[in-house]
Amino acid sequence: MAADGLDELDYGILHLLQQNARDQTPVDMADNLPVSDTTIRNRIKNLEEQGVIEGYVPVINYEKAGFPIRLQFSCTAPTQDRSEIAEEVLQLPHIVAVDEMLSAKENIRLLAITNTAEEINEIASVLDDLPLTIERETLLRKSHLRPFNHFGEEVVSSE
Amino acid sequence: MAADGLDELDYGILHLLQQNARDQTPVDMADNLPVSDTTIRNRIKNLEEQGVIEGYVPVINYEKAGFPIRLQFSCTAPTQDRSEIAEEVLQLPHIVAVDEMLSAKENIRLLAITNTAEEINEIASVLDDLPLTIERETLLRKSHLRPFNHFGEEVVSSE
DNA sequence: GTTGAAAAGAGCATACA
DNA sequence: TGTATGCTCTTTTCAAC
Repeated sequence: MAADGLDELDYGILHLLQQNARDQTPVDMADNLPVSDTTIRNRIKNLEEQGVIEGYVPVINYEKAGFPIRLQFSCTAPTQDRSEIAEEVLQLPHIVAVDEMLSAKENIRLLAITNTAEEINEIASVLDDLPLTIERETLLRKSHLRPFNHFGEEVVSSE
Repeated sequence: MAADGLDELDYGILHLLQQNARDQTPVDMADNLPVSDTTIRNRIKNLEEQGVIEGYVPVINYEKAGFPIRLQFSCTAPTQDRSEIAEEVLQLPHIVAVDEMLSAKENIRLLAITNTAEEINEIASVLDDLPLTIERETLLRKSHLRPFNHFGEEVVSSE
């Protein structure tokens, strides 16, 4: 219940979940961690309740899912409205991720996915209706993820 | 087995997995989709084998996990070595994500997480050892995710 | 491609040490 | 935190539509 301070075991659990968060049960994880499955269950529950783990999502290959075009927009919004606008943007079609940045310019970065080049213009035009300025557009080629892999490796046994 | 063409059911499944990829069984999903749990199991297996679903990961709140500083670097690498360098960067400590962009400049964007301001310099210095130029650094304030939520909503019943 | 059923197996919650 | 029990559920397989 302590609000803070994850220990090595917590990091080890996150490390394992990172590799497969769906098909790996506490019993499975207990094979690679020096504690029992009950403890792992308790720890995961705590991590979820503390908000360290916000949820579990599939890693989707948008290309193979039928959306080969991934476009990143760098936008500038008035600083005081940034969060509000970010939330609005997230509700738009084709938008799958929005980052708020702590900078004066280009403080909102968003990722849009489409399957036709025509839709790019539609997206841009919808964005223009919001109080933000599109500074740049860049095509995303490939995305790599390795969240937290460097943490908790010491506790995990067999790899 | 068909290499291409997801249908509404596939999108519906992705949609549900997006909401909770860990604690939702095919039996649970069958409550919200017009097919049996067996079919859902088959579809998920196919999506995994086709590579549409690349894996399952926890959504981690880095701030609450003890890494309040999230720094995004925009870097430029020689175009022909971009992919190779991106892979190398991903192996570095503190780096949790790397994007390859289809642009001449700032074609590699990476996200680093730390808990102390001092480590920022270390990270930058390690990056400088690689054949890339750091163009910009920006602090990340907040990250929003909504992957695929707009697709497959029609098939999902109770929401 | 989808469904339903039966059997086997496994995880989960609980309580207690 | 660990161990043990019983309950519940999913998964698997297979045959049929």
